[in-house]
This record gives sequence, C-alpha cells and structure tokens, in this order.
Amino acid sequence: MSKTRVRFAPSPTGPLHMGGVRTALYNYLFAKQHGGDFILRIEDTDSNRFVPGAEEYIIESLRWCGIFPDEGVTPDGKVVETASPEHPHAPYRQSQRRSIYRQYAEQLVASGHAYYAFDSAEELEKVRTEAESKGQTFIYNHLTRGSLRNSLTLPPAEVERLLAERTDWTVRFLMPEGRVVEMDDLIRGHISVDTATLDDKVLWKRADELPTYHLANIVDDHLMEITEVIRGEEWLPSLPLHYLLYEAFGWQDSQPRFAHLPLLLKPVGNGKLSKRDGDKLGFPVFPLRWTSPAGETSRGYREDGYFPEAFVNLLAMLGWNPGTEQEIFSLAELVEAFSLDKVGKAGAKFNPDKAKWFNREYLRMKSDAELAALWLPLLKEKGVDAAPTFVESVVALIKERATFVQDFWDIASYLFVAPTEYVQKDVDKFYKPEVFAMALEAMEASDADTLEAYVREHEMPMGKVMNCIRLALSGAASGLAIHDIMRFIGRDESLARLRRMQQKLG
RNA sequence: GGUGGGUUCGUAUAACGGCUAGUACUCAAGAUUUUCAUUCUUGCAAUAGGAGUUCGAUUCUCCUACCCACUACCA
Repeated sequence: MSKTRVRFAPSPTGPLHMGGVRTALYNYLFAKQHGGDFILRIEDTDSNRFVPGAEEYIIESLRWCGIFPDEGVTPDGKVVETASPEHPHAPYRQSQRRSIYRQYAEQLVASGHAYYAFDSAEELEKVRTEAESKGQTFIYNHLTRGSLRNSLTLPPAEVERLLAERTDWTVRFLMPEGRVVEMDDLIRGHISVDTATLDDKVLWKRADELPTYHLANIVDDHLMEITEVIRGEEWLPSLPLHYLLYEAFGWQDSQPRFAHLPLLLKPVGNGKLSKRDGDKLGFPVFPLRWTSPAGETSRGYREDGYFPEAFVNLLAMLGWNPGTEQEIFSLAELVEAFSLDKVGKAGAKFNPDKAKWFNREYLRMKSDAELAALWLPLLKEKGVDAAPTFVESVVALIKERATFVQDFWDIASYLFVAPTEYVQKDVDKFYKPEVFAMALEAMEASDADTLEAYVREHEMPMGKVMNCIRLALSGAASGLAIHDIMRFIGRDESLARLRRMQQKLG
C-alpha cells in the first residue's frame, strides 16, 4: 500500500479564510495520522486574480497554526523552487509548472477526449446573453458545441490555421454523452451524475499558456502521487469531471480517494461565511490580520488575541467530533483522534461565543509565567514598567476573569496606575460622604481587618462601604477583592487613592 | 431554471433500528463571593413535514418543504 500523501492547494487570490485553514488542518491531521505527507501547493493558474502578499499570508497562517508542510514549503516559509530529495516534485507553485501542462492537454485532444475551441470571449458572451433573453442558460456542451467554432466543427486546415494565427484559443474537455458517472466520497458515500447535465470545461488557455484549475489539479495530484483529496464541498459539482479526467488519462488505478468537507456557514442567517459577516458581527474570519492592496484591513484571530492552539482546536470541532465528550484537544491529540468518518455532512454555522470559550479554556491552562511574558510587552505599551514577578502574581489573581491576554489591562489596570475617573453610576449608588469619611478615618487609624470590625461594630452595610472603598481604589464598584487590591498597591497608595476621591467628589 | 449536496434544542454535536433523545456554548434561576467575575447546582430548549418498511425509525426507502453549493478562458 502506498504512502498516504495529501495536499492543501490554495489559490493566492486573497487572504486564507478560516474555512480554508480548517481544510488545511483536516488534511494535515489525516496525513499525520496515517504517517503520511502533507503537501502545500500553490494554485496560481489565474494570473488575473493574483493578489500580492496572499501567498506569504497563507504560509504564515499555517505556520502560526503549527501546521508545517512536509513538502512544498519549508518550515521557514519558503516555497521550494527546484526538486530535491526532500521536495521531489518541486516546484509546487503551478505558475512555475506552466511547461508541463500543455502536453497533457494535447494528449487529451489526441486521444479524442478534448478539442480546440476558438470562440472568443465576446462571441461566448453574445450567445450567453442571447440565451438569457430567451429565458435560457447557455451551456457549452453536447447540445451547443456543434454550432460553435471549434476543432469539432471546423475543417482541419482551418483549425491548423487558427491554432497558428490566434492566441486566444482554449482546449475544452469533450464531455461524453449519455453516461452516468459513479463516484464515491469518503464523507458522503456514493454519488452518481448523468454527464448530459455537465459542460465542456476549459482545460487549458492559450492566452496565458496556463491550465485551468481542473487540468492543473488532476495532473499535479497525479504527478505528486496524492492518495486522498480532502477539499471543500464547493468542489463536489466538479467531481464527475475530475473522475472523467482520470479516466481519460488512463490514471484511474492510481486515482486518489475524495472527501468533500461541509462548508462553514455564517453565524446568523444562511450562506457561507464571508468577510463581511466578521466585520458586521464582530469576530475575525481570517487567521491573521490582512491588509488588502487597496489598504482595507480585516481583523485576524492572532491579533484579536486568540492562541493558535485554541484557534486550531475550535476549527477542528467545526464539522468534526471525536465521538466522545472531550472538547479540548492539542494538535497532537487531534492527530490521534481524527477520522474522516466522524466528519459531518451538513454545513456548520460558526459560533463566536464558543470560539471565545475555547480561548478562555486555553488561557487558563497556561502558566502564570507564560501569560505574564505575553502581557509584559502590552504593559510596556501602556507605559507601565513592572517587574515580571509582580506581573506574574497579578496574572495569577486575574486569569480566571479573562478571555484574552488583552483583557488583563481592563481587569487590573488599577493595580499599576491609580484610577483617574470614577464610574458615575457607581458613584451615584455607593458614594456617601459621611460613610466614606468614617471608613477613611478607620483605615488611617489601623488596617483592613479592623476596618471590617469597625463596619460590623457600627452595623454599617458591608456591601455599601466596601464598594465605596473599591470605587476609590479601582474607579468602579466591581472588580477584585479589596484586600487583594491593597495587597498589591500597598497601604500608602490605598490611603492616597481614598483621599484623592474624597477631594474630588467632596 | 438545471445538477448535486444537506436538514437532531438558538449554535456545535451525540445516540449497533431499541433506556426518559445525551453533552458543550449561549440564556435564565439559585447557592457561594463584602461587589463584579469565577466556581457549583438547577432549569429552558431539538429529531423539518408526510407516507412506507418494521414488533419498534433520529437512524432505512419514497415524496414534499426549506437551506446550501455549483452552473466562467475563477479557484
């Protein structure tokens, strides 16, 4: 049995979407579980849609997630240009493989599985709009190919002439008539499709001497000895064509098995997750922050404060389940537990609340020292220069209250700097000058313990007094325990803050 | 329109054709906490509809409805 080899083959037409990351992840998990290889291939066969920086973004995203390809891209993120023992099928960027596709397209023409088409974009556009005006849809297939300009309808001499003179012809697949393609999907089971409903897809374009997705994909999967193709559900409709291509090439014996993953859907309403949804509902749809060439910025999980482990974990659970009640998985545990037959068929709606929950869980699992190290640079940005050990002890106190490291400052800024203002609502509710004066007096006279005794002795409402003091210390009536705050800022600073509030509020 | 795929609490999902349809997130209530948060307990909440097969259907079959994808010289 041949070694498991799977690939993730994104197109650098923009930033990698979280659904794309999930596809990469499932491929990676499948490969590693079977002791196989995970290959990263860049499918840049559409020169018009190339977006600068997209490829680097994809590589960096996978690296952030801890997904390292065995082939195609080295761990340092470089696309391998030339073949080597480690990367026997290099290059892995389809634009650099340009020269190998044409012969395969020609092979199909020679064997009668494809033909040359000379219809210009304008001509096709015209028949398309004509059909539309009659309420029909134009399809380039067995019904229409006979009346269009191609090597099936033109005399051979004319074909030769056009081939030589024109540079805008294409090679189209000759979709057979009256056949039912029987297919198997690792997730969906058996599927059959009548070829009469399919069209003659363009396989190769003379204009840029590049194949389209379908040809490049099949040829490269074959050449790279891919054993399983795990991709998004949007590819399911082209599976019959892909089956037929393997057959036309005579490669059906080594044809990979296919698995079509359910789509990731938007949290509300219907439809697949899009960039807009994230902006509208306040969560990232991209792993990393992305700034488009036009200067438009989209948020990323990394910049929003998600841990890569949490991101990978939540992605893994979107469409797959372990069959047990375990929800927290490390990448290594996922490799162990993953299985394609536990992948669901229905699209999964993304739940931002659950995503946050995952991050909270991972934040709690991290050590205080680890979190302090992550927080330190953020503190520095705030102009706070605190000792790591101090920060660490603060983290220990507050980590249960946070979802992200970024939350730490909002939760505990007053342990580093005195509050400059007080929450008005809390002032209205808790600030009573007489009570406050008494509390201050008692604190000046002794310590917190006797304050508590004092409050009890005078039968003052504990909550009221405490919140009044908390207000002075932290600027709000909610938050950490008074004695914790005082322990961190010290008695002198505490008293200073009390006096400051008294002075400010009267 | 055509083709294909899909449908269990609001969401993610579990359930050899067989327990009261389970779990997590969210939400609500209670307990704990000097406040808030945490934590703990409890609760709300689902098999799209209709036929059929069967002793028995969330599970198998068919029909209907709805949703999604695809329908480019894009991937």
